[in-house]
Amino acid sequence: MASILGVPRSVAEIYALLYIASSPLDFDHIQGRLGISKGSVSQGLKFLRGHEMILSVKEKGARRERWQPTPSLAASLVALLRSQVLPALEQAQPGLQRVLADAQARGAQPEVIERLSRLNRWNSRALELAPLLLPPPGA
Amino acid sequence: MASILGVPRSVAEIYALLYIASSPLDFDHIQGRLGISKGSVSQGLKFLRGHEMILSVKEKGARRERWQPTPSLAASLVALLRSQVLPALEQAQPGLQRVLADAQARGAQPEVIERLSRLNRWNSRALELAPLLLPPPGA
DNA sequence: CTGATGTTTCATTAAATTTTGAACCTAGGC
DNA sequence: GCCTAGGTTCAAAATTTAATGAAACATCAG
Repeated sequence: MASILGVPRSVAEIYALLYIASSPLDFDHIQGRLGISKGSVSQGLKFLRGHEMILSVKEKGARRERWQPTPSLAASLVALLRSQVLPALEQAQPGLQRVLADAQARGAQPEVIERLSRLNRWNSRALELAPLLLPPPGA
Repeated sequence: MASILGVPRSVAEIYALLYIASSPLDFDHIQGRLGISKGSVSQGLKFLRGHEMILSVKEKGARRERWQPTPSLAASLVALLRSQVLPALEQAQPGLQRVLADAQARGAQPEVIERLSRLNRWNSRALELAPLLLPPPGA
């Protein structure tokens, strides 16, 4: 499952552990349960925090932070995918346009030009739709 | 782009090359254009063939095979995703059920049980829907 | 059958990714 | 101000994944 979403095993394990847990878990508990290093736990929590997949619950008078999953798994996954797909689409845009222009310039077969145009339109549409479907933090 | 779909760079490059090309390309042409080894080209073509993303055009009296992309890019991508996601869902099923059963058995908090049930339902529904949305070869 | 072309296989090598752990911050109690 | 629990950073080590290329295989022309 982890690999499909493109996150390291350890990150997925941390999330799964928090998701399954009966209550928020602290740093040491996570490390102990998964048997991984402090560095990995820290980085994993950082990643999950960054993607708003977990929340910390600070208890009054306690030093430690305790972590639990954000309410909506669906929202978390969408945010995660968004963060991977969008940059790729943006990066692809100029290259696609160049290739299409080249093909037109050198008078390629109509079928090829049609193929490239369609791909271009897809990419553009996806970029337009993205913000609507997957609102960035604050919408 | 390649990494999102979980295919090696070389495979993606081969597909892109064929997609952009004005006509079907043969083995040597692909190797020469991308500057990769024979082994990589062979493996890449095997993968793309296996996922029905490319077709070979055999010319009469010619020994070499020449390759071109299958007509629908959309269908290709869907097939590719299907082949990655479905097995994962199937594999997840038993584990999910076990975790849920455990939680119920030990009388976990209702909130936790609700969370796990929902995940379970999602997984089941996804498995049911998959064959309808993404028909396997021959439908 | 034989030789040559075209392709596949797979053990080895190389590259990319992940994990580790020790050094380093930081905030709060004393 | 100083000490310590709690956490972060990041270079190096370990692991995983992909690419290479030599040897094996297949197919066809002669």
